[in-house]
Amino acid sequence: MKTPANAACASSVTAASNSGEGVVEKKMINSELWHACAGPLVNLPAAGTHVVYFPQGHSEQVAASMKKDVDGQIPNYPNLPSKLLCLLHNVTLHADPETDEVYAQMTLLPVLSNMHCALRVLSNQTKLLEFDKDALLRSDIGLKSNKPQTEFFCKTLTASDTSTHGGFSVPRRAAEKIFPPLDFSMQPPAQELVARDLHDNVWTFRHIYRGQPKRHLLTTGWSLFVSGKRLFAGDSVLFIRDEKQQLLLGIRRANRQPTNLSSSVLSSDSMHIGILAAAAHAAANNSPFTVFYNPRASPSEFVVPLAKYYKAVYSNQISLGMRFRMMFETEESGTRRYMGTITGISDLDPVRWNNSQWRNLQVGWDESTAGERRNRVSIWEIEPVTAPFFLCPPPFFRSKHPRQPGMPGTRCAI
Amino acid sequence: MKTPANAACASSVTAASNSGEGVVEKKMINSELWHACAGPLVNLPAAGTHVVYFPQGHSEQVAASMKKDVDGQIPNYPNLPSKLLCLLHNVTLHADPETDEVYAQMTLLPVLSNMHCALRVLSNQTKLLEFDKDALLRSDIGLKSNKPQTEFFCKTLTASDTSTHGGFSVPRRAAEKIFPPLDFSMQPPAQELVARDLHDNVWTFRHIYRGQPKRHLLTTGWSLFVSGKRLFAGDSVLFIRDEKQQLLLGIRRANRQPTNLSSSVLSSDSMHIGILAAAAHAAANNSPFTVFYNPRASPSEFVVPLAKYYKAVYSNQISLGMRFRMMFETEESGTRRYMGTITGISDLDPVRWNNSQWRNLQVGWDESTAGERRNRVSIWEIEPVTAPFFLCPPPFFRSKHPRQPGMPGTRCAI
DNA sequence: TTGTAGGCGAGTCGCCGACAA
DNA sequence: TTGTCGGCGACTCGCCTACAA
Repeated sequence: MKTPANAACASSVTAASNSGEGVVEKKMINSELWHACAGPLVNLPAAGTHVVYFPQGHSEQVAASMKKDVDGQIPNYPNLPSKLLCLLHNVTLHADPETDEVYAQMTLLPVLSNMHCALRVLSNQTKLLEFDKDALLRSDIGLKSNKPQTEFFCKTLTASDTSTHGGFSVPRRAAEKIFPPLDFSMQPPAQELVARDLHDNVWTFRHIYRGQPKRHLLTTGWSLFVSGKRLFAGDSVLFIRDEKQQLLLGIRRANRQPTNLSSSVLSSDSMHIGILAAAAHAAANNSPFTVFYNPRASPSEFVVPLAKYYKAVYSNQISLGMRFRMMFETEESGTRRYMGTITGISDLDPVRWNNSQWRNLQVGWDESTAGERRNRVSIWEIEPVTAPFFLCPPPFFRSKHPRQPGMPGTRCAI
Repeated sequence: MKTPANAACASSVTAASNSGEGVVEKKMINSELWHACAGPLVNLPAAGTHVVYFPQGHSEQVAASMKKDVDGQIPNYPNLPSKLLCLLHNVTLHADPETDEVYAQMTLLPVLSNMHCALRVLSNQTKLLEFDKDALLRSDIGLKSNKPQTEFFCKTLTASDTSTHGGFSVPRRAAEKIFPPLDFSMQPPAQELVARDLHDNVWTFRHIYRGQPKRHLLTTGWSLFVSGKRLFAGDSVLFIRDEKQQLLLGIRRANRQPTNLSSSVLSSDSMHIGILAAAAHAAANNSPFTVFYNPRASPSEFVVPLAKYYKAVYSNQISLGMRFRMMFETEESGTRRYMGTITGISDLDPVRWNNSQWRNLQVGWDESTAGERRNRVSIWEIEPVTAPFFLCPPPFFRSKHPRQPGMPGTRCAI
């Protein structure tokens, strides 16, 4: 196998019994690192739980990663409802070996043949079938529950960081929080850092504390990392330290146009039809089907935990003019809430996906300056601000975990 | 847009009215260059003609480009026959902007609702529906007909060609045939070459004739090309000169494992189902559908000109033990024929694709040394050697164009 | 606290024949 | 005829500090 010359990059997982060429080695992706790369808002449902699958949202993700709108030629699948109640049989984390893009593979098993009706019944609270309604309401929605908020930092690369002229300037706090402490009796203090990426490749850097004024720098090894990962100014790099005190690092690319070309393999239409047909076939036969969820390709969370969906539909009384808050990701991988108002309730695609609830809320945002926020959201994405009773934030959505310091979220404006 | 530093690469097609970001600029791919990159055996059917589409072969191509076998979970589409007679509405040439992989986009319009029956009738010669049987038989199969065999050369890159230590050693014949003549009064004779690739990017090279003994070399600019295209020893580069005396260049990568990762967008199953469902939907509605044909990803020519198909089925009396010849591509982009024997006739997949004719001939080859030739072919791929009448080659398949010099094909062994 | 730039050394790139296959 | 190598410039890479934002 040919690889570009890259001396500092070596796989630490050596296939003990590499029996044949066709065998794709199964690597276990580090979950913490995967989530760090995916961002603070991404929360995968757990295997073994029930989820609601939205083919419409799935189709949206494919359209986004191909940068091509559905052109309306996609046929209807009369037997495919707009949502499918499924048992999430399996979740596997992946990362593209070329781009390091993170994605998850989920195996879904439809549990009822006519889910559209079932879910309507469910949302009307008349009957919950085999599910325990109270249990669903009691259950933790699990915001951040599987992210023990390990030591973590993320920096957007500057022009200097990515130029061939020098190394990487480490933010002071980051170096002190994440890196092993330097021996300050040395002149200058320096050490060798060893970090692994999502593919378990090892990258080594010289970490040195020098300059006037003093600062932390990564020098030797850094440029190999930049060229190896094809990083540019605006992309981000992140370091975390896992429970074994091992250093892990990942990247997040700036929003560039979908790299996924126009796909020379399959036509856009075939892809969209494939999604629908695969789901329809699985639903008709009660057989499992597989989807890929690509959290950074589009904000299309098309596999929603049943508890989250049900709580939102059960609890939130939606009305025109209603105020709500919603989480967004900040530049430096934090979260903050923005306030908005519901300006309309309508199907996104009334013809093909009637009454689907997928992004059926039209919204306006208080701070228009930030500009590019979505003008359509789904009910389970928002936290209603119930007027006139002032709940901030609603106890329902209060996370069990301490709020990020410095986050302006605790101040609520009406 | 970010691009790796690559000074010698610049697009010459400037969008005259680049109205907006989402607009994908339509570039006209040079047909000669595309065919040179695709190889001597690739011959696309012409737009406006009738073709036979094999969903089974299409599925095979997808499996090959994903390096994953169909796992048998793909449902049957009872309404989708194993072959579909279509009008080829449109053919567009493309090249992957990242890898330069060539592929063709075809829009197919099914012309009969129950093609399986129709084609069976057709092959039984009882009725030809609206087609003129004699016209089909008379028509030129068109081997190489759209390739006016322009000045062309192709070289597999050596370790020296791709190392950073030096430039590119140009085969003497190639330089004399393709490049503009040097001014040999100079000491040493040298010139600047300008060549365009499939994307109309301009590459410039210093072409110099020096050394002892004298030889043609490309020096300055060459290493940028190698790194820009990510070429390695074993890959090939080819130059052609078009009718306007302009120099064009392309690449052909060595057979490496399918770069198309495991596709983080769509599951393998969804892709296969998508192919079938798209074709089935198009056939049921008499609406067009789109396929991508990727000639170098797999030898799966799943869109066959009707005339070619019909001639093969009508003319070739297939029997066990029958001798035949078949064209293969040689290392240096030439062609040669290999002899073989039919050892079996059976469906490749009797369950899902019964009686499909797709690669239903099991074959053995005379020269087993070359090893990795396919053990299953379709009837329209072979030239029968009718015994005891010795035809060499059968006049039926004799190309109108002069055979390549130095090709050993005219000598026939029984 | 940290982004950028000038200064410079060491190392690679890349142009040149020689030589042999 | 052409693939590889030793020789050797020249130039980029990359480590350092200075200086400002």
